[in-house]
This record gives sequence, structure tokens and C-alpha cells, in this order.
Amino acid sequence: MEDSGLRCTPQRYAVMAFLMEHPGHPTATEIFEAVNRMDPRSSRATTYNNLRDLVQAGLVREVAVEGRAARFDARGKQHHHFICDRCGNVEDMEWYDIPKPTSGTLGKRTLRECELIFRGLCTKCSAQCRVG
Amino acid sequence: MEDSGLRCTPQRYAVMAFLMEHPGHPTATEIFEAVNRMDPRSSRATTYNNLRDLVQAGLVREVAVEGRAARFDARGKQHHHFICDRCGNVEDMEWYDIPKPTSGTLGKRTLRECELIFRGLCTKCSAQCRVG
DNA sequence: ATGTTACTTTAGACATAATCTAACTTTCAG
DNA sequence: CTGAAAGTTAGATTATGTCTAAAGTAACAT
Repeated sequence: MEDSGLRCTPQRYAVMAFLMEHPGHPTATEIFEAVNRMDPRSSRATTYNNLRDLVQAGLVREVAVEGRAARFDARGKQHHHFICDRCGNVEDMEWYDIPKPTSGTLGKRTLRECELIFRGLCTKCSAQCRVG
Repeated sequence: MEDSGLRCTPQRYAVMAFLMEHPGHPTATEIFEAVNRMDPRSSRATTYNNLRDLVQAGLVREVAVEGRAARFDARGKQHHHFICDRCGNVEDMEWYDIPKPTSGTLGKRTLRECELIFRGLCTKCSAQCRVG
């Protein structure tokens, strides 16, 4: 499972397990608190360290959201992201292929991945705006 | 120019002017420091306030970058973004149309915009990696 | 021009997010 | 087992961004 050069410690396992069980893109703080509601305990620094390591190992993806704390998800199926302008929630969107840039546009850059981000109002906020 | 309900104050003008003259996606701190190297002076709070207002008015775009401070650009031509994994720099990429999601995928969400983000190594970091 | 008023600016305190430090503990290959 | 590299910890520190309350000013009507 974690044959990416990372040792399998209880704390690291807990972070990974939590992300796999909760597809809702939690923040680092939410992960830290959730993991610490049960054994094994984990300090804040460790939670951040492990998130960084898991992201580097390619097992977890970090999603930066404007004006808010970063969010994380376990890299399961490939997917795009929908970010709500109002509540900041991040939702998975079904994957579909995107045309890559031409090599002329790319120049001497090395392309690793292409990510599509949709913005607008999520289902809940959409409904509230119509009523409010 | 700023007929978006925003008053044209010297401080606000300075922020907008700086962004138009510097297409390199500066951070809020960089903007704050640059603006304050010359008149008119502007406090940190004002710089943040104005960035927020300009983003809300649609004149400036904010780009969240994983693990780093947010970056800003004046909304000129439509463009995509390339974010360097190593140095975090944000570069503009030539615009091209992206297929929108199907209404089934979208559900009851309200779509405002679609943003494409490329990740990898910028020209400079690409060269360094080959050498180092 | 002048007055009015809502919008802006300001300094500095406050809040939040994330990293660093240095001592201690654990994992795991051999 | 055992040792060394990797991981963990609490708490301080840095970085980033927001809030407050008082003072200032742009824009508009007169």
C-alpha cells in the first residue's frame, strides 16, 4: 500500500485512512481533529508532515482554495473539481479528457498534469440564493 | 475605468496600475511592498481591502497556489495558468476553449467559470533539473 | 465652490494557517 | 535483537490575512 518509500506509521496510516473514508475534501485542521478523536493521537506538526509526505508520494492531492485553508483528497479515480464561490466547498466532478496545449504554447516547460476547476455555486448555495 | 461601483482612490488606483504593469502574478505582500516604495502610501489592510474589492468587481483575478500565498493578476485577455511545482511561479498560458461539463454532471450547481491549470516545471526549473 | 455622506484609509491588534526546533521514539533491514 | 534513519512531539515561531474604531476623502447635488 505505502510502498512509496514512506514508512507505515500509525499516525500516517490514520491520515490516509481518514481521507479514503471521507471523500469530502477536508482541511488539514479537520483531519487533525478527526484523527485525534480516537487513537492513535497525532500532533499538529505530524499531521502536516504526513499530508506533505503523502502529497509528495502522489497518494494524496492538495487543492488550494482562494481565501481559505487548503483541502485534501485521497487520489482515487481521476476527477475534476468544483469549488463553490460562496461556501468554499470542493466537490468532485466526473472526469473527462481535456485537450492538451500545443507544444508551441508549452515551450520548454515540463507538463505533469492538467487540472480543470469549475467555479460557481454548489447545489445547496444555488438553492439558497434563489430563495434568499 | 472603474465604473464598477468602486471609488477611484489613489491607493486603489495604485494597486490596479501595478497589476497592469506587472503581469507576473505578484502576491499580496509583493503588491503591498511595491506600492509603498512610492507615493501614495497604503496600509496593509487597505491593500488587502482593495484586492478583495477588485476581485469582487471582476477586474482582478486571484489564483490560489498550494502551500503558498495567493497571487493576483489584472484580468486582461482570457488565459489559462501554468503553476511550477518547484518554484511556485504562475505563468499565463494561451487561451483555448475547453469542453464544458454535461448538464447531468453539473446537476443543480450554477456554473460561473471554467479554469484550466497546468502543473509541472517552468522553463527555468526544467533546465535546472536536467543539469542538477 | 460648498456641504453632505457614504465609502476609504489607517495603525495596530487579532486570528488563522502552516512551519520550525530540538529532544525523544519507532520502524525495519540486517 | 540492534542501530540508524525516519518519524513524532509540544510549543514557539512565522506567514498570511482580517478586524476595529477613529479619521479622512471622493463624488455628487446643490
